[in-house]
Amino acid sequence: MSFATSQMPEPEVIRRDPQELLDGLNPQQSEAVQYQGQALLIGAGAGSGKTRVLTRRIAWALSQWRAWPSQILAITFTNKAAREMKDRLETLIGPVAQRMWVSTFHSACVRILRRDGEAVGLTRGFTIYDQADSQRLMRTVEQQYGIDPKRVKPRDVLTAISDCKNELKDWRSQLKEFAPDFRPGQPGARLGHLEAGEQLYACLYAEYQRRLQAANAVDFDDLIMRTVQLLRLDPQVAAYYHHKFRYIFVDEYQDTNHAQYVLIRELAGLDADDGERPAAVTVVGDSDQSIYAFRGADIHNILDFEKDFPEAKTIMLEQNYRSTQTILDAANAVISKNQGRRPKKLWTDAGKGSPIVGYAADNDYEEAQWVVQEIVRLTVEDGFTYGDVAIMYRANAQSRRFEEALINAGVPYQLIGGTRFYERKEVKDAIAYLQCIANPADDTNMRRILNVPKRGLGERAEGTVAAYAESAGLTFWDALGRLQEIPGMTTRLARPLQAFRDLMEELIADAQAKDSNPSEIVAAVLDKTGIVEELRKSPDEQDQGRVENLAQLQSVAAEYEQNTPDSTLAGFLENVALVADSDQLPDEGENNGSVTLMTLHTSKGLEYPVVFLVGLEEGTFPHQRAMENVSELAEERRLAYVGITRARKRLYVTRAGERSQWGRSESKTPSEFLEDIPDALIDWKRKETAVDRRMMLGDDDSDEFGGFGGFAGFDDSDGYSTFGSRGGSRSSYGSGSRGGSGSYGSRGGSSYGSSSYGSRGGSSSYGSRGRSSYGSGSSYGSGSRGRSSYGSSSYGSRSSYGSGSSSYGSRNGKVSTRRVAATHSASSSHASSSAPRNSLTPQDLAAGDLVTHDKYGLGTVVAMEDKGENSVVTIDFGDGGVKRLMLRMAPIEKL
DNA sequence: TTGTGGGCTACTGGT
DNA sequence: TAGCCCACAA
Repeated sequence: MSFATSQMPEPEVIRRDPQELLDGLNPQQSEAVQYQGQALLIGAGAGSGKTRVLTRRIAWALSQWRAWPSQILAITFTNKAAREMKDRLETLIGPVAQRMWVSTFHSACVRILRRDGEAVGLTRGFTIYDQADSQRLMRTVEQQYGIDPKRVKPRDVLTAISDCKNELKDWRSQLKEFAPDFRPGQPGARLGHLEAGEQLYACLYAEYQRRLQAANAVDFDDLIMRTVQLLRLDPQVAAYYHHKFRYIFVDEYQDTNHAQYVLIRELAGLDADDGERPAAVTVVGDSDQSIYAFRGADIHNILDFEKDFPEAKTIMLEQNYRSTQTILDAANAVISKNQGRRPKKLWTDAGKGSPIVGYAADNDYEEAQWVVQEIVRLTVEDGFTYGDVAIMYRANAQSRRFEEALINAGVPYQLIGGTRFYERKEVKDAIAYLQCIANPADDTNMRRILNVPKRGLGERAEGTVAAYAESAGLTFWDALGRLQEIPGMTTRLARPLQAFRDLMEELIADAQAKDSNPSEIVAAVLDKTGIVEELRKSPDEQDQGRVENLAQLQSVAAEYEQNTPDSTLAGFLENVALVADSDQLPDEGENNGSVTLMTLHTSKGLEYPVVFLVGLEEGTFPHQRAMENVSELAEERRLAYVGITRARKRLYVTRAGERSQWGRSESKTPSEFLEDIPDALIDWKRKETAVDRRMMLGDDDSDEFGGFGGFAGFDDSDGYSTFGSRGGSRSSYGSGSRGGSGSYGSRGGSSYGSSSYGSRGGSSSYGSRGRSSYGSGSSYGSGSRGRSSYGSSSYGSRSSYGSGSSSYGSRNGKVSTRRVAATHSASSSHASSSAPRNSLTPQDLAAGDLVTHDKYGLGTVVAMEDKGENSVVTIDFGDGGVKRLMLRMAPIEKL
């Protein structure tokens, strides 16, 4: 396209005093801001102030090198990061910051493809398929060729295709290599006889791509690959972007894949010979934080940066401004076990700080229970707020126990990730309508909504139309416009089909009239299609929550409309398609007073004063499927490193001796990462689990322990034995009583035996107070019962539970509604777990009363704060100090 | 065509 | 345990 129009001179000259931009930076940071050259790699360790350096560097380019804002392209990993960077830049340089491209890879590519995509066959309104859409399409493709989707899983095929795309291998080259005789788009062909493998995948890739093209749709990986293709194919377009972007910045460079790497090169014009000097490229990253290999990230991009980019310079930032030295020592200890990394050691001048706190629970319920109690204690006694705390786990499925425990304790929380708002069926249905309105060629979505709500159009109707469309080379939508030509069409089918077509035509016409008001289009869809009505009429209680979700979708659209000057339906859909989990997080400094729950992956780039790293067991973290493979295990280790370095002041590490999975309970041994942390750094509140002891004693029951280690002041006994043999081979238990998976010890640790399990201490220390003792989990009610009772409405991906009662929206429309009233029924099943340790009420105690505490001994009540369940009593224990204790939890008695 | 119930399989991670 | 798919009945 022409590039004369958008390269207008920019009136604002950005003036900034150099000193102002270097203020408060350490020498390495300062050098990184100022370095002027073709290519710069900033090796930014965790918490080393990288965003600060990056934004200052951009401001530096603008003010000192006279760059124009429109010449800047800054790529971040998430929309949230982009938004934050834009905000910070706006503070630094003012509103001209808006002219810069600051976005994710995917958003930038959408923008390029929307503008210039016609050269690769994409018209403006193209649809972006998410994973679910892609799977649906792949299923259709497989069925067409007589392949059983159970035998050849669409997900596996898509993974293979995704790998290809990340490597920039298009379907033609795959076909040529593995199935030269196959031609996509031959309805009669049969592939059912082929084994899953390269040949079959190549065929499916070709057909999948043909269908995407016909539907004017792309999947996530296409966004990158097709942009690269575009730049390679069309010299004019390429020249436009070479000319436009003079400064390219890439954050989280360690997580780029090959396609993204090439994209940067293409945009920078590194391999072009159009007479334009290549753009200056700055990348920021930390190879120790590379955690996305599973989706194609290639750590070599960052390791080989100096080879790849001529005259590249590397500046390392190793001073950490986030965490205490103890936390950094733990992080360094864990990551140093990885082979072949460039040695790097984070340091801080912030001092040692508190020890890391460890806790080994008997099972996942108790783990959650203990964590939540400790969180409450932190807020009551140590002055933290709920918003200071994050619980991080390896897999989303682990969140449930913590949700339950938090609800029982009445602690507000927000859950990031999990089932996303936009993946919920009803929301997806409504969006499918919108997609079809924007792009009627989108067969997958058109077929999805054909019978939503129910209009008597089943498989038969869909199949008849689809077969005709296929044979006539039409889209599904076009075929619906020629019902009378379709063979086998009966009036019985034709009538509802025609009604559907009429409905859609009405919606499309309507939408065209108000394209800049997506919220009105959403309203029309909800109203005219009858999806809301169907849900309203439903006797199923859950459906009422779904109605709320749809209402929420409408407010998301309204919000988008307000925040976007040139809002369009396509723009809204794009927003919806490209949101990331972490995009739901509140912005920096916006402490919203709830505990945050998320996966370790999502936590990247964030920090919290208090971090609980939970589920540190072999098979949980590191994940079972990563344990057999050296490189995957190395990635798990980096993930642990990421997790540890999120913590600013306090770090907790916990594990469970037993964990329920698939409704079964499995015993677990401590994670090797736990053992990598030097013992001296961890203050174990409880080190051994009942399972450990059962193993040790030879499986006879020993339920004398069970209690969790206490609340304010644990019996921090020295009597706990050390786990396994430190420093040497890890100990592992035999395959346990269940013998099932046989997974323990599979990596050659010595099997559990008396020798590797040193037991010197007494057994008496656990539960010595004997107040609360549990069996190993059996007394807890089933999780599902609890869940359904409070989950009557909806969970969003950012589900949130306030101490109040009702719902909660958010920037991206992740919603949830949870009700406190219902909560208590959930708690009843394991009420014992949060049962008070005494029967004292705020009225029982007054200043001056004498009490005894299990640990601190005799004390005098100083003050009583009546907050109902959460009442706090302040007691002076003389030499033991003055403590604020949670009344219901404190092991105290009135004298 | 829609609804129901039993059986199967899955829990990495996310743009 | 829980969601999904399929077979079967109305």
